[in-house]
Amino acid sequence: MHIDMNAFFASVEQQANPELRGKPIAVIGAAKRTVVTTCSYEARAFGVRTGMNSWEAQKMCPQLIFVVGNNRKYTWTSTQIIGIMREFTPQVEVFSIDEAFLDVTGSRALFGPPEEIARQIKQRIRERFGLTCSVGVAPNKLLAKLASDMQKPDGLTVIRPEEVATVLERVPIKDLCGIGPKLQKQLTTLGIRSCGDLGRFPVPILKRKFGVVGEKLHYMGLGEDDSPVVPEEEADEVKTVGHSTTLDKDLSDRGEILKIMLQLSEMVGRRARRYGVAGKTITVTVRYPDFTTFSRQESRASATNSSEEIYQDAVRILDGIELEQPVRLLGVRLSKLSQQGEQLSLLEQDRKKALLAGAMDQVNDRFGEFSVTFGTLVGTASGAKVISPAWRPEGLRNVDVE
DNA sequence: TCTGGGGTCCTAGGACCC
DNA sequence: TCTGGGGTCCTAGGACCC
Repeated sequence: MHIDMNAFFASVEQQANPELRGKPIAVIGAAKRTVVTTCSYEARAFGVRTGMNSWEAQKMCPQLIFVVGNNRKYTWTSTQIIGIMREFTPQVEVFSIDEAFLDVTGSRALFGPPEEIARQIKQRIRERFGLTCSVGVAPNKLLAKLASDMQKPDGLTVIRPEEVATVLERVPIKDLCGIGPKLQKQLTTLGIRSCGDLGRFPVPILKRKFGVVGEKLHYMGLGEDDSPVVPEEEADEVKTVGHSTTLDKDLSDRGEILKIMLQLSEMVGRRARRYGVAGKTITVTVRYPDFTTFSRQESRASATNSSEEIYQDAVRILDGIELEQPVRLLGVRLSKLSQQGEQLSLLEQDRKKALLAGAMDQVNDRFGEFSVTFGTLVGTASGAKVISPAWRPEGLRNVDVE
């Protein structure tokens, strides 16, 4: 079963404020250069879409109401909704803040057939939060996700095993999760338009053209998918931790750029410490005003999650880059992560640093991001960032929502 | 008055080792 | 007296997801 909340952020806002109900609204970020994160169905009727910048959206729909997103509200609601799902099965894979897969194979004896379970979940979510969702029920995740997309909003679509081939025959390949614009274009060139076409297409040619993805594409075309529903306890550890930000204005001044770098390094370090991980590779991402985007990374001898060390490395990487244009976006990412623990140095200096970082983290957890920070960052407005539905609840806890 | 931010996975080329 | 072949790791970029 795949459950997809309908226009999640926008619907939460409309529930919280009755004035917004039945009206075209768009949830955006607080930053200057922001985009539409989610919009209500009323706004979609005007052509407003996720990813549009505010004036584009306003042009499509002059009476559009902009609402600055409130991360805490969405995280809280999401956690509650996941709780409802867990009343029916522990096998819940949280795919994003507004989507989840459920394996209800073992729940039938207790709760009845999957459609019945879907109805009950929908009803509870509606009763408790006034929110609707679209549910897909199918033999596997690929098809359940496809099915949940077929009826919006407030849908319930079942694809039974015996219907798979018939249903897929006419489904365009771009509707499959995993086939984006580029793959769609390349496949179309081969004369492949529907999943039916894809399933019939000679596998050797797919393999030659797309490598390992080719074989997977074949099975996707047939509607076959054996990937399991993975509940959080069984999920892999996080592999990278990063933050990036589009600056209010393009920057050329090294000092100003470094200030942002320190801020990003601190956010990355904090999150790594919270996760209990440390990383060996630091990556700096730069975007120019013309949208050229590139990254440079360096690996260090020992893993770190110290904001200062991340910052020092990031600065060294940045100094190795000959900037050709002002900077539009900056990013800092930590990867090659390992679970922190015994490998932590016990040298007195490091211990002191770790204690200080821990104390700062506690204050910031309690009073909000950057309540306590490095001297150079005092007075730097952090500003609420746009938040994406893709942010998982555990990641969302780390976002400043003041 | 242009175009967010968080991830995962895959590929390709080069360094390095045996 | 003219250049193997296997492997791993690292870096950079890109597709894709929300």
